[in-house]
Amino acid sequence: MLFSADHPFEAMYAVKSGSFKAMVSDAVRGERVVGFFLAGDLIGAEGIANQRYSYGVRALEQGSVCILQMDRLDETGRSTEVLQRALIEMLGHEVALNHRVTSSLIQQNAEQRLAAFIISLSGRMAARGLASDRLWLSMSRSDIASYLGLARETVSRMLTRFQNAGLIGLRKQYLKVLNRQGLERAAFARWLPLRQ
Amino acid sequence: MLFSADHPFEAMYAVKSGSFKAMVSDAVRGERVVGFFLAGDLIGAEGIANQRYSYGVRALEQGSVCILQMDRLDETGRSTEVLQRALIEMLGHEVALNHRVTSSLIQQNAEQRLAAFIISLSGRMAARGLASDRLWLSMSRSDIASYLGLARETVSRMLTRFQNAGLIGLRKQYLKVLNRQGLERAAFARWLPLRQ
DNA sequence: CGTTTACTTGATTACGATCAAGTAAAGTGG
DNA sequence: CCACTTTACTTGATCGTAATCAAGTAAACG
Repeated sequence: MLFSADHPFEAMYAVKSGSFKAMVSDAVRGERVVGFFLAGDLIGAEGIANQRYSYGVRALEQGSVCILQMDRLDETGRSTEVLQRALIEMLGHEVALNHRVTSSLIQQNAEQRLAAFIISLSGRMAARGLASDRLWLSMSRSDIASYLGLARETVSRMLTRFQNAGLIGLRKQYLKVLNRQGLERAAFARWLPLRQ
Repeated sequence: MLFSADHPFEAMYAVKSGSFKAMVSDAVRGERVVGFFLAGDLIGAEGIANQRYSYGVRALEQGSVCILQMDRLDETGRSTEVLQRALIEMLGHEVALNHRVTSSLIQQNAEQRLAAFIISLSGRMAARGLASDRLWLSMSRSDIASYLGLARETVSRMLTRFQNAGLIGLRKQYLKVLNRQGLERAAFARWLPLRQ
């Protein structure tokens, strides 16, 4: 656990290796996964606003992070001006991205959500210059389900459906993208018309 | 229309009166509402990141805004340092809020979503020192449906259900909160157990 | 007064949650 | 090493919620 929700904001974390999940929790609905972090991601930046982390973060596997202690940032020799600018950009991107992701997730069916999830993971790998068609799903099916707002059984079913359709190959945590275009069609269009 | 999605970022807008809706659109799913702005809200801040607006904004009624022309902000006499800090806080709040909203919306059923929506609207009025139990729904049922990821018929049905349950009174656009606690229960708990 | 637009209400159906059972791998202890 | 448990996942059956299709109402508009 890097930190838990509502704890005082002390540092941001840059992921060097491994992966992490972000969770919020409330009494009624329990814990829900709200995001995943991969190597290269910055964790906890939005905590700067109210000086508290808005979610908890847990490692999904062995990993390492670079701790950016906030009260020591001036020792880096860079002006806070530059840092602030960078932070504003980052947060702005995050907000813009969130709007699209949210409005998509909420309107999509299970198949589309999962397809989009795989594509997004793949894209994030590609953005890091890593192989984008061989993914290691470090998160559990339950984590994915929670993130996408589905039942874990539905995630299983959709994954096997994608396999049977030849879109992906899957052995436990190891996922191979076999037909990217097919996945994209599954994510953005309705595969089968709902009614004739 | 204040501005449309993807247009170059020129200014932020502070809402003085009236209300506005934010929309994204793509070829596949068409236009979707991603948020509403009320008096006091700041519109377009996240555009600063990639110098483009991430959504389009349209007025829902007669309204007025204060245009914050970005290239003229230094003329205000305040240091950009102060402005940047404020912006970081705002964006941080936005991100933190979004995470909660998203993960809630995605896990909630229609009843819970709509109840939460009404409560949230009411809370935003209260935060501005306005009457929080008499709301003017300046957005159409379709807008609400789009925002909540529901069909407009479902929004209608849930609203009448809330009326019949005595939680709200409703005449066209005018909504009165009659039983706040009941609404909150509807939003956060499951009203009726799904199965015995 | 007819047309358009926004909304409501009803009937049917599809999707995905839930319940349930089963498989497989990893860990535990004798 | 073999039972035994635990955990994670898969697969199947059933059912509830909300989407879709359809028709109707009511206000606004020209």
